[in-house]
Amino acid sequence: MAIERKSKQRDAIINELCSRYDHPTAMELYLSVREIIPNLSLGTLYRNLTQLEENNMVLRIPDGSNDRFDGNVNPHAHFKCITCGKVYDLMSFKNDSITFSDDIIGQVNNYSLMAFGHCKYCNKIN
Amino acid sequence: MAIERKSKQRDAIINELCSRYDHPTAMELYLSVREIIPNLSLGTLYRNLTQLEENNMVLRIPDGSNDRFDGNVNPHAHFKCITCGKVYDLMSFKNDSITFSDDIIGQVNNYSLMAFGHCKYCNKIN
DNA sequence: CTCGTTAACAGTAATGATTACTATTATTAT
DNA sequence: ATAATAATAGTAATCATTACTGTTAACGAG
Repeated sequence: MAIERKSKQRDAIINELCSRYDHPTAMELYLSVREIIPNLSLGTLYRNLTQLEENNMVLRIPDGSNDRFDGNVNPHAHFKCITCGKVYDLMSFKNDSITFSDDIIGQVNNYSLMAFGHCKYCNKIN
Repeated sequence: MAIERKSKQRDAIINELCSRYDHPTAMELYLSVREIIPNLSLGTLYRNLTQLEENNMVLRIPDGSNDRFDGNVNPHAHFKCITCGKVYDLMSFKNDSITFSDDIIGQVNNYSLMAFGHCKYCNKIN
């Protein structure tokens, strides 16, 4: 669904998301934006996150039933601490090289790589 | 939590999961195993999946609030069709080389790579 | 083999993130 | 200014997963 009109709520959501680097969950983001717009509705937050994702203005980081969100829309890898649950950037792009920071953040025990696209065998609109 | 006793239910779950390659969700797996153990409890399925994952006998493929499960515990990449929702194996390992099959399954539009481990900055037991 | 301990189970209730719904507000084109 | 309707606030509903409780069955000791 395309974005057709401006709204203070959406502006505040994007602004908050782009000014932090900790990959907040919907609820964490909600509590932050609430400090600027005290009567922000949780439904509004979710609707905007979905809409912004569809318009490539926000990146969704799948994380069970607690997805995280990132203002950096360039697809990049993440590291999740099994113990505390925090999510860090795993790779950084500088100049033309990719820097892995797994030895800085912590030991990587496991990973999950999921690619998204449209399959050939799909009988739905494709 | 360690597995201490055998159970017919757990055996049936593992057996079903290892005999198919379509990365079923908990519910899909539940319906299949039900055909063998008609009064299998959904709670039992979830408990066993978690336990089997902890004991590296089953791989959990994060997928929103509909995680998928795989009897192949060797970490490997997956491809999810945005249209139909099916999940395929993206990479296959043969001899010493990794074969990417994105051009066979479909076009990759985006990806999500999440690594798991223990971070340095974590103040919980580590 | 029988018994006792308790892991594992079936069935049901509770939880919690997300989505849907409805009446109201506010953006934007005319 | 006004009309059309996108976007919102607040609330209710949904749905996958987890927690709870009484019962069953695996298995080690006698």
